[in-house]
Order: sequence, then structure tokens, then C-alpha cells
Amino acid sequence: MATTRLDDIDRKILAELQADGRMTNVELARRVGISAPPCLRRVRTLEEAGFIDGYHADVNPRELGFEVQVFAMVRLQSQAEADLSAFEMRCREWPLVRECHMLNGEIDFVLKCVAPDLSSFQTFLTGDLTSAENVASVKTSLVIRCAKDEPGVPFDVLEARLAKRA
Amino acid sequence: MATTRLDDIDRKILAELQADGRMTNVELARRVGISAPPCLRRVRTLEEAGFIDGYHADVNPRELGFEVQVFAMVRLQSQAEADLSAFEMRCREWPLVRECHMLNGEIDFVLKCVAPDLSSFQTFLTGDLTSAENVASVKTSLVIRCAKDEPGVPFDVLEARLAKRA
DNA sequence: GGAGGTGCGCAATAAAATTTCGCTCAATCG
DNA sequence: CGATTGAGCGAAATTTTATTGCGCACCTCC
Repeated sequence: MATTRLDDIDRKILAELQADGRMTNVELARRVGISAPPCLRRVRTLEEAGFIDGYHADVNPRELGFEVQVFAMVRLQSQAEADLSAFEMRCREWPLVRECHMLNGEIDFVLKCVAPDLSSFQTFLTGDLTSAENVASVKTSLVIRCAKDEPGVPFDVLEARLAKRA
Repeated sequence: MATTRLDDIDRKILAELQADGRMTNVELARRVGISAPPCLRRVRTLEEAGFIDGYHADVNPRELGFEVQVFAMVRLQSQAEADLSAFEMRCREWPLVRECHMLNGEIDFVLKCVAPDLSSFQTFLTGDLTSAENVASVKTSLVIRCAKDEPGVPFDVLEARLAKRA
């Protein structure tokens, strides 16, 4: 496997586990059409090879009192690598920042943040983010609602591409 | 539980499953300090009550040939509810769009997209997104790198708040 | 101070995960 | 060609987990 690409069964495994990460190995094996032992071996291999980075429960922030979700568009004064890295490090330390992506173009970073309420977020925004070293500007937008949230891979697109190549 | 809030054990369960969604119930029970049967009952209850929306394997898009990730900032011509909904519906149908959030402010939606390569993305951008009905403008930014990606709830913040209130 | 409700844990059972091992297929090598 | 070797499968056996069925303890509210 180290040398080869994934086969159909591997891709099915990934698709199934992406859709339901708690599926039992027995059920998974049944769905992809092999028996349990080789199925488990494949899953382990996929994990070790980095195709699967981990498994997580989707915990609903709103239900736990994090009513506010915000996207923050950040521009820095310096885009030198050391300064970019320094900013990323701060983002990792701020618990309200859940995602931090470096972008090309005029915006340097987009952050996805959560907060219990608007006032908590404002405190973070003015006290931490905007006032952090090297931050030139921050534009924020509240999330009004989420129409789709399915991180990961569109396996239907992947299969279509492979079919074409074949 | 239907009436009450979560207790310490419930929050620990959520934190553990957010961190590792495939943990066995036996291990989970050990970590939160109760025996396996009541632990499993609590997990089921949390699932049914909507605190846990699901479980997913993190499948690495790059490893599967989706080299390009893009944030797209979309503005519509009409923000009437029917038009907003119509746009959201299209996003749900586009497999390259993995997330779609409605925002306040001048940008109406932010989309997180993936694609096998730049050319595929451009095809989608010009052929589907930009040319979709009611779309006024789309600004895109390539993701250069991701410094943090931990969707969900910052349980440390949650615990700190609860401690204060107590 | 008992009835009803909530939630725990022990014990038993069912199911799943994991290990072991022999088989098959196919590519490779004499 | 036929033997050899490696990869990968699956049946069977074993170890762990998940799940069910109770009974007990602890509250709360009459």
C-alpha cells in the first residue's frame, strides 16, 4: 500500500467513515463487501498513511451556549514568514478561534470563531485579535445561519474523475 | 435530562468524543469516572438531545487529490428570504462546496470549496457559481495553508464560565 | 417516612474487535 | 512452463466491548 494508490474498497471505506465515523468495523466490512479482519487492516493502514487524520463527534456549539459564530478577515502589516507564523501561533492559543486559514489576495487570514455571546466576542476582538502585534485590520461578519457544513472530500466527484481516467 | 442542563460528566463526555470520536465506550467511561452502562446511556441521550450531531472521520482532501481549497465570498442581488434559500439550495447541490454560511454585513455568504486543481475550480466558479441566478459578485481566495482546524466547542472556555457562575 | 423518579453499578449476554493461520491468486523467477 | 513468493482474503478462535436486565441508593415531594 505504501507504494500503491487506493483501490475501490479503500475509497469506499473512507467515504463510509467520513459519513459515519462511529460505524462498527463489522458494518463497515459488510458495506464495502469484504470480511471484518481485512477491513480493519485497511482502516488501520489508511489511518497510518494519513488518509484519515482522526475522528470527531460533531458537538453543537449552540446547544452548549456558544450562540455566536463569526468569520474574521484579518490583514497583517507584514507578510514575512516569521510574522505569519507568529500570528498563526497566537490563533492556536486563542480558544475562541476554531479555524485559521492563510489565504492569498488582499486578506491574509480568515478565522472562524465562536463565542458565548456578542459581548464575549467583542472583548476578544478588541482585547486580543485587533490589538495583537502586526494585525493591520480585522473585518468581522456574524454567521446568521449555516446552510451546509460537510468538511472533507466529495467522493462522488472523486469517483467520477477516476471513471473518466479509466 | 430532558428538563435539566448537562452536568460535569456529560460535558466531559462531549469533550472526549469531540477529541476522539472513535473512543470505545469502556475507555470513555473510564475517563469520565463512571461505569460503562450509564456512560453509554448518557451518550445515547446526548445524541438524541442534539448535543452530538454525528461522528465523522477527518478525511484529508489533499491526500485524495483535492489540492485546491478556496474561500468564496458571495454577494447576491436580492436578499429576500426566497432568494437566500434558493442560493443555499444550490450550494447544497454543488459537491465542491463543502460549507455555506450566511453572514451579515456586505458579504452575504462565505463558501468553503475544494477542487482537484485550479482548472477544475475555475470551471466551477465561472460555469456554476458566478453564473448562478441572483449572484451579484464572488470574491475568491485560495487557502495557502491551514494553521488550525478544530471545529466544535472550546470546552476549556465553557468550564471557565461555569466555574465563574458557581 | 413512604411513593416515585433518577441514576449508578454489577452481572449476564450479545456483538464486535482482534489475532491466528491456512488458502488463493497472480506476478516473478529459474 | 512450473515453482516461488508476496499480498490479501476469510474462517475460526479469543479477547474486548456493547448492551440488557436488575436491584440499590439517593432525592424530592407529598
